[in-house]
Amino acid sequence: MRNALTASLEDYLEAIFQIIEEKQAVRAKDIARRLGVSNPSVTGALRSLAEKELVAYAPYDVISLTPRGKAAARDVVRRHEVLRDFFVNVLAVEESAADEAACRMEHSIPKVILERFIRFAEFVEVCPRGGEKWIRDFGARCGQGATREDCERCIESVLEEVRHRKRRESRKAFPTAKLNELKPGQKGKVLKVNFHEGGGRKISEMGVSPGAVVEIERVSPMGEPIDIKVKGYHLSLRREEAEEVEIETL
Amino acid sequence: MRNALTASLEDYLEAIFQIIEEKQAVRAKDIARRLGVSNPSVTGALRSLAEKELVAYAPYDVISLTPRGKAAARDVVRRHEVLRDFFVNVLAVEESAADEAACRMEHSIPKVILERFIRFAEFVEVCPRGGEKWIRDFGARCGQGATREDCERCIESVLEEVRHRKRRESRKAFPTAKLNELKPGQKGKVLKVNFHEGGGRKISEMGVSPGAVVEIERVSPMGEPIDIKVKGYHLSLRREEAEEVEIETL
DNA sequence: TTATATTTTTAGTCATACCTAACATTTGGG
DNA sequence: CCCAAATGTTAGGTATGACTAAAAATATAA
Repeated sequence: MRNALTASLEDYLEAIFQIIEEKQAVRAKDIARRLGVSNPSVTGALRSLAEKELVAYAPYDVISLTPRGKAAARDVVRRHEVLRDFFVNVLAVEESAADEAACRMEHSIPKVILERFIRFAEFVEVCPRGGEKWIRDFGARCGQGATREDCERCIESVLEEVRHRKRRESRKAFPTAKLNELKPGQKGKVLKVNFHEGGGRKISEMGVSPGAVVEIERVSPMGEPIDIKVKGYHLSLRREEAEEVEIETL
Repeated sequence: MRNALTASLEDYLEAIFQIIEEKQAVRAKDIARRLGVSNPSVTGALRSLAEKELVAYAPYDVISLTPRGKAAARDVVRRHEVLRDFFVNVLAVEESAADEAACRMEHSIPKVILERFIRFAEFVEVCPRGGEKWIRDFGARCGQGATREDCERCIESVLEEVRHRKRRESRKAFPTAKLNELKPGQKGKVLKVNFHEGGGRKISEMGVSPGAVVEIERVSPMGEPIDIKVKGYHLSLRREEAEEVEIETL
């Protein structure tokens, strides 16, 4: 496959992508500083990447990502974020340690495993037996083994949760909403995506499909676009699209 | 740190370790075949490893691991196994895919994350809200998102489990046993380690401490030694030692 | 025990990916 | 508009880790 990127080149790609997001122009120096390498190393890497048509580059010229390069970079970033989120949200690892680990592991994780990490994190959030509280439980005592009391406390909390859910269900099935009605930071599970005019099709392909867990990241002042995260991807939706997505809030 | 082993050298070390376990003598050819490299590459790697005093090696001589080399190899193997077990037991990944992924990721996983994987797998097994059934639930529908019915079924099963546990508890707290009374394949949680004559100390250091989950791998015909797995380590205990470990069976 | 086959090593290449030192280009202040 | 300072590139070196081809050592079979 032509896509035989080395770990090193992936790092360069990721750095370029992130610098573009932060400022406008990408300078070799910025890349060098971010990756902790010398300037000539950057030049060399840029040449390799240009050869593979992932960056547009000519000596002394501005640096930019080609469409293919941007896609490859996004893929690296996604791997990084999925790993980091899993470590933080599921394994209760401290933020900076999680980020560092993700940095090291992002190059070697196969697709199958990555998708499973995402699925599992969703499962934990969505399943009545999991949930945030459960993970916090894990976090609280991940230093030492569980004691008898922990177990009892745990059972109590499940019972309580189940009762709570039963009550909610008897009243009004699930609290549902349209995706565009959620506030930043809120999470929800996709129940249904109505698509009439070709638009719905696309967002399904990006991961917004029934069962998926979405998180609202940012809503622009005008209520559009709406930035969300789903399955490790960052998406930006028009209100028009968001209105067609039915959500069960978590 | 002097322990700056490259991924490649770790692979060689691991291969040597495994070949030693399988047959008596390690030959360069076996290593080459297992790793899919040429013979001269093996010679080169052996020289590197000998320089670092991890293998005892001289041209045309027999190959063996030094104590430090054996420890390093065991560490690599442990990382591999912890990853593979996590992928299979928690993420419900298919055996061979899990193994392949572990092979690739074993070199880049930091210690913190590794220990968390172990802890989390234990947590899932031990916690009343997790358990094998829960993981099977995840495995069964990891292809698609959870449906309403899944959730309801899930709640039922928690309730049932909780009732079951309550009943057990009211009768007789927990079913306990000595470690030496368990059969191969059985798992349990360590409740207590009694140590009088210096022996108990050592096994605690190896990971057999309250809260840890142990699994019996093999019991020799004479009832001794008892091979167990705990926290990703493989240990071999004398009956004398196993008798001092109190277990809650799972 | 000698001849052949197998295994292992040496020698020499190549590619990646880093480095330092020196040269080239661009940019901004006077 | 010209000259430093900053930035970027080339040239040349090192280490790793793989390879092929050929030589050396060991093992095996007649």
